[in-house]
Amino acid sequence: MLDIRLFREHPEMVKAGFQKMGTDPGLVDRVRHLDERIRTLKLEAETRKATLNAESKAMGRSLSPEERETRRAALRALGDEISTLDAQRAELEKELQDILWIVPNLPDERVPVGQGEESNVVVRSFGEPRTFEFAPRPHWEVGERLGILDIERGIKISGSRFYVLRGAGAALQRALITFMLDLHITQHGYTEVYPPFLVKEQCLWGTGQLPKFADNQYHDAEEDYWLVPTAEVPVTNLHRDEILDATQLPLHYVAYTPCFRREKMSAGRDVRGIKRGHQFDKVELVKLCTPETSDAELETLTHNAEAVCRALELPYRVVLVCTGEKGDFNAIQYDIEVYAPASKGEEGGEWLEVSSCSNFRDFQARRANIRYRPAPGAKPEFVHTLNGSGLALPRVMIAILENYQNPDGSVTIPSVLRPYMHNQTVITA
RNA sequence: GGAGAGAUGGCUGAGUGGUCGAAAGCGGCUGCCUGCUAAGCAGUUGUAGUCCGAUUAAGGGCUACCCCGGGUUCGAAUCCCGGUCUCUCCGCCA
Repeated sequence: MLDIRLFREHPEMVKAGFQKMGTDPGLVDRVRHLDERIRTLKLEAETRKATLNAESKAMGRSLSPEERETRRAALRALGDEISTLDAQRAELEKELQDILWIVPNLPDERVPVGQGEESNVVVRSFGEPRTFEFAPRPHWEVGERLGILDIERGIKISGSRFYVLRGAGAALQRALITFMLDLHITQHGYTEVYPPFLVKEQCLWGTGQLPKFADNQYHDAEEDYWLVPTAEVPVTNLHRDEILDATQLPLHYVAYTPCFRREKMSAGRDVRGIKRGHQFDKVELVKLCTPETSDAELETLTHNAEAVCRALELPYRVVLVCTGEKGDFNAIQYDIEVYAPASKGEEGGEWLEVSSCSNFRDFQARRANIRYRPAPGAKPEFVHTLNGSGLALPRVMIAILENYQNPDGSVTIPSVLRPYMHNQTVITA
């Protein structure tokens, strides 16, 4: 959520930001008009309330009974007037709030402006896509041949976009999760968090999934629980409605959770293999910090996520995502993409997004009401929030199965994972 | 699932229709005292919005907030209705 004061004081700046994000700049004028009307109505009501309160108080003292009766009628009329004004205001406030909930964040100046992928900027890369002396197989073939990935049975028991890992496949994923957690905890100084996977609706408003992306969320109507679409939701909301002490910041959290997404928007896309499922695992990095440090925190967060790719020796690149492709609510977003040489089957390889590292500045903090006190006694300010995957499991699995495959169909286990897999070095059928 | 209790300021805890934004204590802050610390004494101490003030001061006025949302009333922390959450006991259960 943007500060309403930005609309009042810097409308042109907000319009320019909306323009870049493909949002109707006319909304700015609409917001300003609503805001002004609301303020006027509020002032009018408050003036009347002041009178009503004073008169009511006087009534408690003066005891002349018949005068009471006449005054009562007058005050009742005044009360009705106030109710009318308040009702009008409530209606406009709702309209205003509905707009503020969905309006995008203002993009950082560094974010390239553009519609699609071609406007993204590769800021750095690591490793070279491997050259194969044989035709690399896509991961679903590699996995099925080794008996570690069972897509057919996933579909049987749960439907499309579900799969089963077995044996070394399940072990490999578990090893990755533990390895990533250990790396971020011991090397990068994050605190491990194990949050609930079911949350209240309010949490999804706090981080921005609601109301705009309600379509993508799983929801248990009976108990009114929502399945987390990412650990970002429960972990960022840990400090909802809190005022943190400046000395507590920055907070660096790492959490492993499954993620649940309905993927209605991408119906029919990426249905092959395990690239996009309704349920997937993820290790997520979340930071809360002061405004002064959030830019630097994004850089380290991104590097921390990249460190996983480096350790696994997977070729990757870091992309500064353009206005048209980035999330609406962050100010700036880096994607980390690993190369999967056979992920598109006959068509060859592709860069797979394994992490989006974003700085939301105070946008989520304002929604979730997460503040901090810059100094003892000072007024609370909103914190800045950041997050990024470190990393998403299925796509890392894809990259490993495809990059580490051998001509005989076996898959070499990346050396950093071997201690987590009883020193196994290769997965064979 | 059954039965009951409760939700008040940073904390503990009074308050059952008017002068209650809210007693008291604790904590915090300021001053005095003290070689320092503690103790003691005095004062002070919620948040947000808005208006006045010199456009971002001191200061002052007003409005809202005693879990949330409605209602009754001239007037609600207090009465009524709905909801949420917490706790206790019983049952069931990984």
